[in-house]
Amino acid sequence: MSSSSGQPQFRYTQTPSKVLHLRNLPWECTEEELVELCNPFGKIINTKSNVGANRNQAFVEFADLNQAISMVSYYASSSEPAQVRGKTVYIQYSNRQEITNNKSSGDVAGNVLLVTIEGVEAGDVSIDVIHLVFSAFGFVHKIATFEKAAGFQALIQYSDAETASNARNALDGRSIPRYLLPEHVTSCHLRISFSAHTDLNIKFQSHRSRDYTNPYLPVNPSAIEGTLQPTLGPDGRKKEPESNVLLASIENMQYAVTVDVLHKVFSTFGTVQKIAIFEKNGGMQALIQYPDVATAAVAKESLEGHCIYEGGYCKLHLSYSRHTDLNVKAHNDRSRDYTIPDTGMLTIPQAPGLPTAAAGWQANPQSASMYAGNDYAVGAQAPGPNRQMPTWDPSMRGGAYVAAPSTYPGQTFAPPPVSHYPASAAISSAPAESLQASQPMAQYGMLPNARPPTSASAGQPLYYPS
DNA sequence: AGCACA
Repeated sequence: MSSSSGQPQFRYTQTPSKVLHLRNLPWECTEEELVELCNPFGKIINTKSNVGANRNQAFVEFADLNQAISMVSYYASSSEPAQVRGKTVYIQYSNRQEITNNKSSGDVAGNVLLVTIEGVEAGDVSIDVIHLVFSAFGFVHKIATFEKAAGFQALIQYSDAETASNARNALDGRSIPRYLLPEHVTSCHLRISFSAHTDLNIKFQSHRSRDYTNPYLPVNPSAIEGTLQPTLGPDGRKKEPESNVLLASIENMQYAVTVDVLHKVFSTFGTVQKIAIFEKNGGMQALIQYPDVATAAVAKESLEGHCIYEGGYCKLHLSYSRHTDLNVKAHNDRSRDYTIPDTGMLTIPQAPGLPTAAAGWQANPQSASMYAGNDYAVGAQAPGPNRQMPTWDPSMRGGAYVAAPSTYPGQTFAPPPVSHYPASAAISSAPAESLQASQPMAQYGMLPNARPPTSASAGQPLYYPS
């Protein structure tokens, strides 16, 4: 289908299209009002409303081009302008030939809604209010709320997509009733799409998340106080619950950090199941999923504050995510699912049967070393001078990492030559000398044996986190 | 009041 001829129109009249662009619509103009306005001129086969930053534009697609022409012509010569609720509406041909609905992402109906609540702080709308509003359409199974750049958001889980669709159709673009909100809240518009989730993983009852199907779920004391995704301060100690999924914020990103680079870095501590990269507040963050909490804990302790590339570049800040099982595309530039067979080179033996979420919350140190061993057996077999297969003993992280993290040389990696992409970057297990190593795969292992600081500064200075 | 979606 030819949809967009992206060329600008050097004409006095636009090219006719059976799609009309309507602007200056009243706020929250409904599809019904659009139909009411346009129906006299022909059959409407599609609409798209609440378009634009102000949500006051819309597109209407007629079945036939002549119907669109008749509407434009009519109002071009009419003494009465087109109006919706008394507001003059400006109509012209769209520069596209058909309405493209975004059926690929947030419009594929599912049983979980992603709700963005605009214009409010997280504290303004309680989870009970959200529950009340969305319960009008059916039993709400679970709610998870969180804050991100888009604003205050909530995931609402219903039992089925039909119920979710009903709620979405009724509430998208509308507002939570004023009397349910604090006085100072002036506007509170809901923007609703479908989430790709089907079953939320609620770990605790808290002011941020609820599982209404499981009243015996424990109340999480630490979740009641806290902010969700902590940006770790210098002394950063948050009482966040442990998780098998790490949230990595990457600071000072002078070099591109790819999924592959992250996989190499984090695979040092065990099998990496999934990775997702995303933007947050202009910075880059990533979620790294391990099979269990113990492995994640080792990785977190080991890597926190350290840099992927030497010179203070791509400094990692790690915290525990609230996720336990990431929902990611199997293979693209932003995410990877290594548990899917035939993806990449890793064959993950435990993938099919392992209940990751459940296992994730039963820290099992032995499983950590078991998976780590598997991972190394598969992924780090390249022979090399320093090939010591680390057998992870969780007890050793106390001595090796916590006591002297800044002297741990293995955690600073060589920056890639400017002409090379970091995918081929050396991830050095030894400091300066081996930065130019010609066999990147041989550097897979970041050896847990901390060297004395003196030997670490042979050639280039290592970056020591403050 | 001036063109979405990925």
